[in-house]
Amino acid sequence: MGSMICMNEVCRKTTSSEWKKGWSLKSGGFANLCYNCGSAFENLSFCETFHMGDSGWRECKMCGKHLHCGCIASKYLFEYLDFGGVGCISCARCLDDHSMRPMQVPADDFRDSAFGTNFIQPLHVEKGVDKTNFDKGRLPIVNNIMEISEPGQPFQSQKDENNVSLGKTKQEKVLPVGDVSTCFSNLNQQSIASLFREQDNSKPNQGVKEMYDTTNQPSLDFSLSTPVGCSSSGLSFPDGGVEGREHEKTPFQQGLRTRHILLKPLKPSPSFGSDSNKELPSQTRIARPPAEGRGGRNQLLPRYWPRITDQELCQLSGDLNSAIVPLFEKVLSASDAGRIGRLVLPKACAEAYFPPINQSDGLPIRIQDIKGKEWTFQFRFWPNNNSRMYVLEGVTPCIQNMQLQAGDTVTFSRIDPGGKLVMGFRKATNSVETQDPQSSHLPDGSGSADTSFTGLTENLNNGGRTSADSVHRQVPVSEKKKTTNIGSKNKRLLMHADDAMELRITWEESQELLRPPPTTQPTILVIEDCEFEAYDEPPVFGKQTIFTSRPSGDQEQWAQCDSCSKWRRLPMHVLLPPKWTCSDNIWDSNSFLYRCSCSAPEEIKAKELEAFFRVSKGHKRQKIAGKNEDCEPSGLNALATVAVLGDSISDLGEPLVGATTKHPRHRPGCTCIVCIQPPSGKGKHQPTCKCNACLSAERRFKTLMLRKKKKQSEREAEVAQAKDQVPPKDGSETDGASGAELMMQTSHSENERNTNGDHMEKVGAGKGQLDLNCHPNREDEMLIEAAAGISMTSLINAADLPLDMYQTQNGLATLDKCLLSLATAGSEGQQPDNGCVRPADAQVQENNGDNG
DNA sequence: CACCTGCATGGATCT
DNA sequence: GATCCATGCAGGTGC
Repeated sequence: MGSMICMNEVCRKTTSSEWKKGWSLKSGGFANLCYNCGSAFENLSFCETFHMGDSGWRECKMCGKHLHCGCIASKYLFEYLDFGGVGCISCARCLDDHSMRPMQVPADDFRDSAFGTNFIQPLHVEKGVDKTNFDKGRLPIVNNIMEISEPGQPFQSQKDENNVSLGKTKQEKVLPVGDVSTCFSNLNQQSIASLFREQDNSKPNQGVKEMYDTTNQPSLDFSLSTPVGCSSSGLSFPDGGVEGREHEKTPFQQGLRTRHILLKPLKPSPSFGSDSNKELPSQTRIARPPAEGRGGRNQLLPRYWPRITDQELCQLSGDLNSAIVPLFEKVLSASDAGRIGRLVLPKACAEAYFPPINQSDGLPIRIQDIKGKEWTFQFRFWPNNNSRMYVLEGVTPCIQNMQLQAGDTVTFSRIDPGGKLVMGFRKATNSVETQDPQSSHLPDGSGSADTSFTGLTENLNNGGRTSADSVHRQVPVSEKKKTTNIGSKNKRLLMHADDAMELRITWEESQELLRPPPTTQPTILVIEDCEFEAYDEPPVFGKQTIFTSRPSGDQEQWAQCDSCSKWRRLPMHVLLPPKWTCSDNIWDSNSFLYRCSCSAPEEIKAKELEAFFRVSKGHKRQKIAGKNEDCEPSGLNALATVAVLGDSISDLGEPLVGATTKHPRHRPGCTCIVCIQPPSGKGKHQPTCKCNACLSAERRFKTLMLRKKKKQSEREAEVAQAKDQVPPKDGSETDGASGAELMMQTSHSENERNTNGDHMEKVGAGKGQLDLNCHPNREDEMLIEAAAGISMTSLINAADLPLDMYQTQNGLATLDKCLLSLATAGSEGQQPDNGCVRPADAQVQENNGDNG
């Protein structure tokens, strides 16, 4: 750059490192701008516009140079200019900044800005800018956008409106910030981060705030109506200082503003062409009756800021010479994507970008999708709380055609010229998408960005037409998924059923990580000879470990070092904190192998590890596939199964996985409330203790016993009936179970379904889940029912086998004991001494065996 | 009985 | 506190 000097006569800084590329209003092109005041340096090198060169790279229309603007993150960010060509998005948009920027801003506004330390010059371009000072080519467009009915006063209408509205409410402020998210979606994280760093680390949103603050200026009247696509016009202000202000504010604004969103309702202009007039009513939005909205408040919430990339724009327009004006976007709710076919439009967006309607019936609106297909929707509203609720009706075919579902995003844009509304979409990057605007539309781009469109650039550069097909290629066509809500509190947290299942599994897995709170001593309860530890504080998460079982029967626990990723053997009883490294391996510190150090070799072979993981993965997959039918019991179900099956449970699990020391009958990974407890200490409650824990345990135990007794007697009666092949008698016991059903009722669960039909549905929903908040009185029912349902398959199979063979196959060493105990305890309604509960099928088997 | 329509409700969010 | 908006629901309509 050498010895250039700032053109701002007040600044006159010379160039050193304090310059940047940007749009120079004075020169009408890209320029080297003073970082001090933002004015252009003399000796400018102009590159007015860029177009797609033969090489696929952007070339300056004038000089043929490849576009490589010096501004941040501009290299790959271009936008199509209204008159054709491509402009640096980061630089060209500052033209909009110029037009949007208030002409008079206190210097205080920028004191915190990284570039505002020297900003001292209030500029004095009043809102009543003489239109003759504007570029001739631009003025007609401005006039079009402004009040047509007042051709002699192109800014009057808008000004009046703003004046009125500003007097009414601050909400009338029109915020040209919709571009932020748009731009940010184009930026990589690093660029964004750097931008914010440059601006103000302590106030990452300062720029936004400034924009909010500064946009409440009368001088915005004109600028806000600046039509899109005019950014590259040769707009020049008489005062060269204007541009200085523009670029001086922050690089954030300079680089990130965009013209993409119009936050002011635009009048349909002649420039939109006849098509526009056909589709849109001739009424001017500006002239919309106040009763339609709230005094013209059209400020869009960030969640509706369009985040359309230039690639999308290209895709939507399909024509480099047509400008796409992203209007807004919306994440589809379940209602929107549902069969009802009503897409709720954000009020501000509807009033800003859709034709005004005064009748509730609304108007038919034709919207083109990205495939070029035209859809007709009914744009209407409902009165709602002294306001309106705008909807697009009849969107179901379109939604289905686009294969959209709740969580996906639809974008509304307008093609200029023509004014045709275009409806694009963006599939959710993952299946879970909340409507939390803060998360999905973070200005730092951390939200779900337009990843569905990644790769479109490649198509562009390859000369390929980026069509909807390309979108679909990148977004696997997902099957119609039923959306479910997680949590009863927030129904807006939508997720698909599959994801809910995944979450459930993840939840189960998370149970494995639960550790008792380290700071509190548990209260020991003894239920059926099993010790339970009750904690007053919630559990904490610990590090996940895997359990293995050697052929010799030895069980081992393994944990992976967070530092070296090597697996270390641990004692079975060890519970690790969330972070664990070899150095924490105090149990192996005395070993000559020094496995308390990351330098020590791994003790377990990779193949063994793979085997362990395969088993684990397969187990997980099985759980997902089997869902609630044939899956292994977990959580309270596991506890129930254990209670019913006793030792046999260990034989139903994977052979490689041994038992934990936390609970002798449970497998590693068991997430039941018993297994997440550490080896218990001592200290039982007094028999007379009436604390909540004891009362709960007592109540649980009583209910358990009552139900056992009842079911046992029912089972015996039914088995007797089945044996005699007598149709079931009417009565409440069988609750209308058919004879065929009774023949099949060799399982406890089936019987349970009949006796507790309606209840089973509810329980089924919670099967496999550990709900620590469930009602105790319901919990014990779930225990029985869940256990019966889960073990049904295996037990039905077992029922076909002779008892001794069943025992042999399953290694039920204690079954004899169980049966023996139940033989006596069952008649007395007592719990067997050994805590082993006879499974229903075992009894059936017993009977069958007797019959045999 | 299923579906549609219009409105009401209440949680979420904004001012 | 105001407002938005997702969604539920009652009443209407048609099969």
